[in-house]
Amino acid sequence: MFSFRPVRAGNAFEETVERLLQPIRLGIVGAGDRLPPERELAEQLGISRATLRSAIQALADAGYVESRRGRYGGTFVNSTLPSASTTVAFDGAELQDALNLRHALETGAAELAATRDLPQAAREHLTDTLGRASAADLADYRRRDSRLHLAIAEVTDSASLTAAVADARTRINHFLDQIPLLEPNLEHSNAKHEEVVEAILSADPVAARTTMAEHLDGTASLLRAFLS
Amino acid sequence: MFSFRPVRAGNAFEETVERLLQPIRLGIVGAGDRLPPERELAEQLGISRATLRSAIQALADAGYVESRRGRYGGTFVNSTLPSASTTVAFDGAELQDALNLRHALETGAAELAATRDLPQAAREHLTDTLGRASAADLADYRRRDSRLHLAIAEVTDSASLTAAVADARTRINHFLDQIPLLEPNLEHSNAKHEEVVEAILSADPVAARTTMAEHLDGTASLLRAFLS
DNA sequence: GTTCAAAGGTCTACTATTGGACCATTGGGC
DNA sequence: GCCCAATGGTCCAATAGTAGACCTTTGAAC
Repeated sequence: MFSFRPVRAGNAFEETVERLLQPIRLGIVGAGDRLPPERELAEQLGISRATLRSAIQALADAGYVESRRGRYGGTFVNSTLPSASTTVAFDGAELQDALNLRHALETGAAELAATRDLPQAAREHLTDTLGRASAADLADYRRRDSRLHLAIAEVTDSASLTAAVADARTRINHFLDQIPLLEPNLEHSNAKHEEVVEAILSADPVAARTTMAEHLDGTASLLRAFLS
Repeated sequence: MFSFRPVRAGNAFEETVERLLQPIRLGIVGAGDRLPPERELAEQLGISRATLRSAIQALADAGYVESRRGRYGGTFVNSTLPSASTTVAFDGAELQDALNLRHALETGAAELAATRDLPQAAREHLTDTLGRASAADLADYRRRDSRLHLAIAEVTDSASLTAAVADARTRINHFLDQIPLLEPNLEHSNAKHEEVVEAILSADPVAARTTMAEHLDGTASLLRAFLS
């Protein structure tokens, strides 16, 4: 009749760890960046400071962050991040599901971004992030790529669409982490990225959508090829 | 830098109430339908039976459901549902955000549904649900309309896309509940519904997407007109 | 070099949630 | 008419999470 999804994906601690990890994995916060003060962050996340602290402690143990006391102290992202993820059992249906959701959200975001009359700051944000992605070497590529895809969602100025894109991307990244990154793919991606951003900046929703769709289909094929 | 969304939307009790209400509001369960047994439902929802029972009790107090003991007992949806929602403070940005997300998800779902080679059961599910929506009177319309939109997502056979569409729809329904339902709108919706389903059944992704987009834009205009 | 505001670190009492055992009711099947 | 399996109803001990007060460290400003 109706599948009742779980109310909670895990306990508060686990969910908090995931939430904190997201901007690190998506390349939104980089080496040396400081997280908001614990009291503030706990409030944003809607959890108690105690729970937040356990989560931060776990991230510190895993080598993602380091905390320093005192005024001008805080919790800082480490420069050398632990390499991700032990290989997980592969689930074809789960991959296809993640790809489907991602396709809907990201083509939708690209189209919407191209229909808006973007403020100068948004245009610069896009070209900046595009530039950084093109200039990335293999080690940095995945994070900067994520960052660019997220930037496209951000300029739609639609909070929940952006959040959904971030979540979908996080899910896809689990799969991407398990396949090799090759130079030719990277160049091809860069070309597509440029095309998409150009379409958005020149307010061409159809081109933005179709180019993004092509780009995503490319990645989807790669993933299916490597993981099937 | 990054907006950390809340880890929890409320306490387990509140979230459970919302979760249980969703299929009732979306017209997925109707008068007389029985919810799964508490032990099973608690497991599906990932919460303890005690918490589930508080939520069920709250729904019973509000008149949504009734529980009966004994074998062949259970918790049943009442035939006369309480009328929804005290008017809430209106937030234009929140409405636009909900509309944006919905647009991306539902046009994406329609397109994807039309690219799949649908099994007979799915085709029947669509035509059935379409028929019920067309036949609905004003009192039933919103629920059957929701049901149809959800059915389109369901035939994509993509669990998380379907879940996201259900959530987005639930959000939109909060707004729809605050505007009048008029006969002409209803007829126009029915026409669009038929067109969308036809496009999906004849495997025409472009038509499915664009027709769905037109339909959603119509509803969006109505909402903005009434609520601005 | 003293001060002090802002940050992380610790503790405690309270509440929510869990998990599991056990009780009570019901109606269909024998 | 009795049995009994399936269902909701109750209770309790253990754990997770919250709210808030208080302690400690730090470095910039004076």
